[in-house]
This record gives sequence, C-alpha cells and structure tokens, in this order.
Amino acid sequence: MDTPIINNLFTLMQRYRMTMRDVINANELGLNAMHVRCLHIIEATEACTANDIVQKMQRDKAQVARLVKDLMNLGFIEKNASKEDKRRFILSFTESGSALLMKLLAAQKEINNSLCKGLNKAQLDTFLSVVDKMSENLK
Amino acid sequence: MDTPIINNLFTLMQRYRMTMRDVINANELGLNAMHVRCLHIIEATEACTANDIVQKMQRDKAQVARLVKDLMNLGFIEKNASKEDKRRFILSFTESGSALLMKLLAAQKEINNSLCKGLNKAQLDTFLSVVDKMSENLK
DNA sequence: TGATATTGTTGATATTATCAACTATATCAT
DNA sequence: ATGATATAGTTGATAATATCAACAATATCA
Repeated sequence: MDTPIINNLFTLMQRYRMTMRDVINANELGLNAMHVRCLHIIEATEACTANDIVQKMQRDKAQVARLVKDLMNLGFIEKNASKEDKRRFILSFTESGSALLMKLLAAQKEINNSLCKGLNKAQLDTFLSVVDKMSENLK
Repeated sequence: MDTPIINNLFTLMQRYRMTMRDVINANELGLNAMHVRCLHIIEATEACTANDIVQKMQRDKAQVARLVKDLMNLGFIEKNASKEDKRRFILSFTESGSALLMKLLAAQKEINNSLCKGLNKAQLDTFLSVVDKMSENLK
C-alpha cells in the first residue's frame, strides 16, 4: 500500500503545532494553540461572536465557550451582549489583549513565512485549492 | 491580514478526523484514530518496532507505547524481542488483528478516494511536494 | 401564542500530547 | 574489560484537545 496522502499532512500539522507551541511558550502566557487561534479569529472578524469562532474553527461550541472563558479570565478579551440579538455576545479585545495580539500577529507572520519558504505562488495556489477541495470532499 | 494557509489545513484535518471517527465507530471496536494509524504503520513496515511508529507518526514514544499496549490488550498484535537487539520488540499481527486490518485498509482506501475525488495527478503531486516541503521548512 | 431553532454554558468524559524518571540493553572510547 | 554515553521502551503525572448531552435564554416562524 502506498502510504496515503493524509499521513504527510499529519506530519506537517504535528510540526506546525510544535512550532506554534514554542512561540507561545516563549511568550510565557497562560495560553495554548487554540487560544491563539481564537484571538486571531476575533481580530479578523467584524463583531465576532463565539458562534463565529465555532464556524471558522469547525470545533464544538463547548470547546469554544471554554476557550473564550479562559481568554476573558486572563483579561485579554471581553464580551458584550449584542443589541440586535441578546443571545449573542460580541467579543472584543481589552488593552492588554490588543498588545498581545500585536505580538502574536508578528509571530504568526514569521511562522507563515518560514512555512512557505522556497515555494512559489503557483505551487501555493495549487496547494490551497487542493486543500479546499479536499475539505469539500469530506463535508 | 489574509488568513494564513494553515487555517485551511486545520479545517481539512478536522474534517478528516471526523470522517475517520465515523468509520471507526462503524467498526465498533475499542479503537481510536491513533490506534488505527499504528496498525497501518505496523502493516507497512518490515519488522516494525515501537520506535518505527514513533519516527513515522512523529509522536512521543510514551504515547506510542500506550497505543501499542492497548492493541496488545485487545489481542490485535503481539510483540517479540528482536534477536539482534533485545531492547527492541518486533510487532506483528495476530489472526484477529489481520482480519481487522483487512477491513481498515478497505475503509482507508475508500476515504482516500473520496478525499482525492475531482483532483488530477498533477494537482496531487504538487500538493504532496508542497506538504513535504512545508514539513521540511518547520523541522 | 405556542412550537421550533439558535446561541451559549456547564458537566462528564474520551482522546491526544508532553515531559520526566526509570529499566534494560547496546555502543563506543579508552 | 570497563565505564560513559546513547537508545528502546515503560510508566506516572498532567496538559491540551475534542465530544456529547442537558440546559437556559432568546429568537423566529407558523
């Protein structure tokens, strides 16, 4: 049996997680990789709610609720009930959260750069379209 | 910030894990996804040892030791000390393990097919080389 | 208005991952 | 040959990630 494609992906993801963990540990915060992903999503999403994070990360809402709670307890974000829909809470950064975010964005960019080193645009485009097609195939 | 490539990969891996879990549950054994990956590696590796699995899965040896122990307790594999090096244990399938493997290989193949549906060889080749290059970049 | 759906929280638990300490065996340099 | 160092594997402790079910509050729709 020729080893399935997915194994190469497992290896890549493993390496990525380790790289990410090093960065996070280097900054010595009470955070893990999923917290960081949440922060990035909150930043990138207009009036982000917990449910937005659920959609974008494709994770269970229970998991997300806990990550958000942690981030609030750590004082990086706060939530306010939406005026249009009181079930929703809009997430936003505190001052210390914004400061943290700056650092994380810089780190993320650096990781992304080293990830893509030696690859040209055509390769990356093909890669991305294949990834998305595969996700679609499994939906 | 354009969302980093890795997010698309996270989504894909998540979908893959869910697909895999469905298949495994359908087989209704005391196994999880990592057990299944171990079995595949044992099958694909001549005189496979725990350390081979560690290398190929890029996981901690403690984690692998426990997965192997589970598989033995479930009666799917057995281990025998290598004659050349008594620290090593060669892993092999029991009869019921072989039977299980047949089913898992079929399932794996099916998943792999649906994963690659609608993608041509050139795309898949580029994809794989990019994945490997990225792994290399993070090493 | 009542039935149904959505958003988010919590409890319980399973799965996956990490690190350190340890045993046994092997290897290597002297 | 012996002692130092390295490797293979095990176990304990714990952290990180994920899943499912039950629930409260609010929204939507017939």
